[in-house]
Amino acid sequence: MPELPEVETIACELQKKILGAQVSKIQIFNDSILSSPRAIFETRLPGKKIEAVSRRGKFLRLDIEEQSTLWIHLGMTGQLLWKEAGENASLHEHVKVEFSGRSQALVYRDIRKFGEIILTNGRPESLPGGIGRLGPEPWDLTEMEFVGLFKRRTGRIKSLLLNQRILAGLGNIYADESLHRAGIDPRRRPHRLNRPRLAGLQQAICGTLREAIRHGGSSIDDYLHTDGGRGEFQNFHRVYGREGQNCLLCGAAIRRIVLAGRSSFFCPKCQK
DNA sequence: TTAGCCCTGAGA
DNA sequence: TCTCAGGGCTAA
Repeated sequence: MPELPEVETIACELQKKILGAQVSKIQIFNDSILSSPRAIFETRLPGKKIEAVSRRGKFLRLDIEEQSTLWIHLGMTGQLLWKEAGENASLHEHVKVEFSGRSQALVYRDIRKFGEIILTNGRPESLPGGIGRLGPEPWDLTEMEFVGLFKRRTGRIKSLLLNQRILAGLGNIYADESLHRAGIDPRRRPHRLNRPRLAGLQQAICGTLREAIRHGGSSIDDYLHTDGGRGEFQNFHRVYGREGQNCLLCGAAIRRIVLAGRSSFFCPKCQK
């Protein structure tokens, strides 16, 4: 499931491949993942160059010539893959973008169709809420700002970390991994945590995300690099998906509970 | 704050 | 055949 490190990895790969490339053709096989009518994509993209590739939270951002921006959210199972342009679309492939002078096309594939492809016109007020209301990236905050973001919140820390309006980029895996590294129980309420512990959480989040990016993200079920390769960070997970196994720090059995409708994995001994 | 919805495949 | 996984949103 693509969270910040997975999207960052894809953005880096795409930067090498399509920066400056000109879209020659877009084929849409399934409208349901588009934010606006397909005709808008079909008329506004062909002939335009990709001017920048970046990431914001879990969104991939492609800046297109003449002030359009294409935002891609991979949802749970979204993939961006390179395929030969002439190849027929196979199951779950919803969009194919071809580029001038390139034999390979960029294909958006998404089994569960939780992802979304959004085209905006570059004006900030045109951003849909999901993007416009994103919170800051974890490393763009000073320690004081990070602490200020959480110190008055009374909800459970795990649920708050998943809220993209507070902090952008964390999903279920990296929220659990960061809380373990910070030694904080996912059920804790941040207004009862002192400043050093909250500051430690920011360090843990940034450290976890950077380490995951170095390993090309986590491939659990469906996440793949654009060349089809897998990320490696799943081999370094300390708690996620490890219910009943020993904590790598203290040996206690990892527990699984449900918070905000999501599985939460934690070590009952290391995380207080 | 929680349950439900969207969706599909995997596993029981 | 049923249940579960979950990102982001909505409704109660």
